[in-house]
Amino acid sequence: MIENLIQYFQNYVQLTEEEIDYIKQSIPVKEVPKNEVILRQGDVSKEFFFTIKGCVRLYYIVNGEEKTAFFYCENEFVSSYESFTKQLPAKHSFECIENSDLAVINFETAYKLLEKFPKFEFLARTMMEQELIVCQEIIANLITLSPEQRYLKLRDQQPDLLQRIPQYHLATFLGVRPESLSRIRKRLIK
Amino acid sequence: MIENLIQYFQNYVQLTEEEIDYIKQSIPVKEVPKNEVILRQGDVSKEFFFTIKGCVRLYYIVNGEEKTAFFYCENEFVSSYESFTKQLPAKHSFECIENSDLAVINFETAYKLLEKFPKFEFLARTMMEQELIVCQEIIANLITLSPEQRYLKLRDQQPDLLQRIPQYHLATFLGVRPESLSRIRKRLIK
DNA sequence: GTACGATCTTAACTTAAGTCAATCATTGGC
DNA sequence: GCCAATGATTGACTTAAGTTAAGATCGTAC
Repeated sequence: MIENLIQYFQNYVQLTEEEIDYIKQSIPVKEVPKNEVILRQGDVSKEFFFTIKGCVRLYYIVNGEEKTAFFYCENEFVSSYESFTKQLPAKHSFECIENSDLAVINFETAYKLLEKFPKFEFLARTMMEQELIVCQEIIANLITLSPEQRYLKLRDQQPDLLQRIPQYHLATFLGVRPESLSRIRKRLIK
Repeated sequence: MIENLIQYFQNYVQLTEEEIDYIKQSIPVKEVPKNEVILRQGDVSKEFFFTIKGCVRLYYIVNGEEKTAFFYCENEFVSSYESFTKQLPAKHSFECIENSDLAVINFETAYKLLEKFPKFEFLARTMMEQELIVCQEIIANLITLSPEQRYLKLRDQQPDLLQRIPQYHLATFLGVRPESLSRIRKRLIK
């Protein structure tokens, strides 16, 4: 299980036996059931995650409504960077929307890794670069596309998500309510 | 002028004389006139910038229309991370919307700094953390607020931008056309 | 001061999403 | 198999932004 994470790291740098051992003993893998919230908006993030199996949803709660910003599937880091790095209350929540296996990297482990093995400074930067690119992609999508165009793009580029994720979550991800997504789909059938 | 950048770095780490000298001789400051495009969508980013004076606009061109994602004012890094780090065509453009003084960090300089002074690895990560937080803030704004609410928030939190930036740019930043921003403002007067 | 261009506002009309409520479909538990 | 709960669709109506086009306002060069 944790091998996925090690493999992921090895895509960027060669790890020594010592480093691999350290990862294996300091980063546990947790089974998280569907619908469990792993970070609640307003709480301080004490850990971040790497998805080995399953799917995590990032969402904001606004006036009692949930608005989805992103879905993280296999082999992605799930982290509330601001909350984690500055130990401030998180502005969003994370919820597993499938039964998931997550590697859990807590605050102490993260900083010990950075301290003990300077190589992780590079990995941390690379992770963050990836995340930044994802964020910029989300922004570009929100700014340049209509909800209908966002749906078409998602259908093109990640058709698996359309199968995997209930429509009411997809709707808020596309920036509309479920009724509107239903209408968009109807419009497109013609 | 370049002192602004050095000062900015010193907020995070102590720099040696050698490092400061190196920065001074390898990072030039360029005067850029209003309306000049410093990175064109589709080109590969060869450099990134630090704003010493002025204002840079990040925008996408969609069907001939410009959609603004962000304004960078004094003491902020302006970078197309994906294009710069992966040397891919940029998905957006940068334009100075005021006469600006920009520190210019080119590809070679950036990597030489990282190589020569490991400390910059930490600075690069910190810069990226900042940028990531900015991105997440933009996403949160786009997802959780209506155009009218975004206008109110901007008026509250950065009233200077409302003075500094022409309304037709503010409009696309808020996600509406200029006519709609005009109507929003009218609605709010009552 | 005038004239021009750029910016901002206004109006009439269109389009699409939000809202509310009812109904239909699917699924899991028993 | 049946029921309840959850999720998806549909309809009628409201609301706000887009579109197009016409004017008002402002600033600047001459």
